Amino acid sequence: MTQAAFFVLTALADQPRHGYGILRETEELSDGEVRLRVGTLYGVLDRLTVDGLIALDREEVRQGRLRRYYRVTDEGVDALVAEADRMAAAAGAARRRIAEGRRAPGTVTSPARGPGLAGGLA
Amino acid sequence: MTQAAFFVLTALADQPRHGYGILRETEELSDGEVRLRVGTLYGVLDRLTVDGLIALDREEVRQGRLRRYYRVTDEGVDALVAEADRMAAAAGAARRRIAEGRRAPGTVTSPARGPGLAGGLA
DNA sequence: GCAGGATATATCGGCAGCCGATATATTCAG
DNA sequence: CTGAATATATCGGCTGCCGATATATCCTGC
Repeated sequence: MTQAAFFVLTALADQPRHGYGILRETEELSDGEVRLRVGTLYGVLDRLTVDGLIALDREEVRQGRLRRYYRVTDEGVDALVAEADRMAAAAGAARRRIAEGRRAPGTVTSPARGPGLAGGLA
Repeated sequence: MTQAAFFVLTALADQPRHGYGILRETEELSDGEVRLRVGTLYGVLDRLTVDGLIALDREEVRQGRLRRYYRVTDEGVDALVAEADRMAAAAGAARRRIAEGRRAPGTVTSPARGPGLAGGLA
């Protein structure tokens, strides 16, 4: 799963939203760090729909503008959970390896015991 | 950062390795889930080198075969830490939102806006 | 001796997918 | 009336992953 698809699924995880709302919600929930582009969104929406991970929920007309709401399917929730698990596992593995590398920088590994700071695992 | 670049950095985080070793190490540390492709590796290695996140460590000839070892730079470690943080935060955000969606499935969400998820990405 | 697999490097073309630019249309603020 | 926000959608370009391919050595099995 691509990062863009992951964030779209995350934005839809709690409730149905329309395209533009997904854009704003993604930026908000990531505290401004992640900004989905308009040019990216509709391609992702199409692909996720074809894959059955999201579905068209309803269409509304608010103040003369069309809003097309999407929702995650059960399959989409499963896929998002699995992806979140993979990401958390990968992040944890990276952190552990960094800790291992810092234990003996530029030297052959030694049994030198650290100051009990090891953990740090998410 | 792409996923492939992330895994290459992770594989190099504890000690210098050569290309083929990175391939095997990535598969091993991910418990067989992630398998970097040969065709992907050298492009990633070139890009990471240009970006200054890894550097050529040394070259060895073992049993008639050349081994080109790479190591992460300080900048590469920083980038990997930052990426691991982003991934862990994104995974956490996804899990929280899934929990919120399941709290009231198929129902209109409560107006409770606010610090609930303000934590967002770390 | 030789075929096949593991080790080890590298390149290339095809294809998927992200992004910036662009288009269209309405509402509201200045 | 101009610009920004809201809201949809498309398209060309570029980046980057992947499968296939090439080259070369060593070891195992037959």
